Amino acid sequence: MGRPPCCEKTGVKKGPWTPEEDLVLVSYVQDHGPGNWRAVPTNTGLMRCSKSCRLRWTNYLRPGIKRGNFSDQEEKLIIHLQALLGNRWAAIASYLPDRTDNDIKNFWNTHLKKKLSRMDAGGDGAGAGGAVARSGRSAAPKGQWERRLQTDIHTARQALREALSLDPALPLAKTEPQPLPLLMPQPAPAQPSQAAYASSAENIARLLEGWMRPGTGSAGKASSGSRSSASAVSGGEGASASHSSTPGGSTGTSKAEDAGPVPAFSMLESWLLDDGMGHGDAGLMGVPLADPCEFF
DNA sequence: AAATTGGTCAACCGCAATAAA
DNA sequence: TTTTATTGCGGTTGACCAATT
Repeated sequence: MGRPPCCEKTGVKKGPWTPEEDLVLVSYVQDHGPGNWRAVPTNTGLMRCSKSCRLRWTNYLRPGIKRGNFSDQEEKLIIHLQALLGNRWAAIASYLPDRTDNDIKNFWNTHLKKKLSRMDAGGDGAGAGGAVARSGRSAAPKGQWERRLQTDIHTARQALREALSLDPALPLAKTEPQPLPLLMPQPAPAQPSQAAYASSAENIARLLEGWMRPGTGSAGKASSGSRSSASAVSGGEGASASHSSTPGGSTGTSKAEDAGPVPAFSMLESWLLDDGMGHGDAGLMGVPLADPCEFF
């Protein structure tokens, strides 16, 4: 049958958002909460498709978003999470509060990929790089599937172990597992260029601060609705958990919304740090791998 | 000073998953 | 159980800006 694209209707505007449109969207979300994006264009008069509205909100207007200037810790974390999870940006973003998956994806594509390939060229791409390179999908003969799985998991495990232990700034993991996001005091990002419009967005975000009831919730308010609650705003700390789904990955994972990023990562860490290494089977049980094939 | 090149990032597109009817 | 509607995700594109020639 084939469902028509959401934006097939005539008169749907595309391209960059104007500050006016942003304001309209923000004030609508302010009144109604995020979610039910379908209704946004009709109720606001915005000539944008619902998808575009949602994207604009989650990637740009949502309060608490940090932009640009990835710290070293963030960088390392992304590299290693990418080695572990593959290109599941939403899952990776769930470990980086205030970062959007789009932002991380862009950062990966523009900076890290090159950086890693440079490292690869200059020698053996230590750890993550290698894992990343290998994580490209290639049709491996069935017989090798298991072996490669174990190899890659081992590599990823080492990579993440390094990431967790290397960084002095990250007091984590060695002793007690903690949710990563809390471990990373984020330096305030200076906005070099692009600041002009970004700052206007920040202003918009500030407008929302009053709306973001501390503690309660936006989460609570957003909880109306079924899946919309997942994307519900969240602002502030909750923000990260909001736009991205579960760390389990975008697809394949049953919506384990109850298990937020934090527990998932704790599980990951305990798996990682578990000394029963090398006995893949047992270890694998706890691995948040939605689909082992993702490692190939 | 103008033209070209390369980098960055916001936004779009298509597909998949899931909920609702 | 099947169909339809909606949302979420990842890949990709294209516009903009800065650096270089």
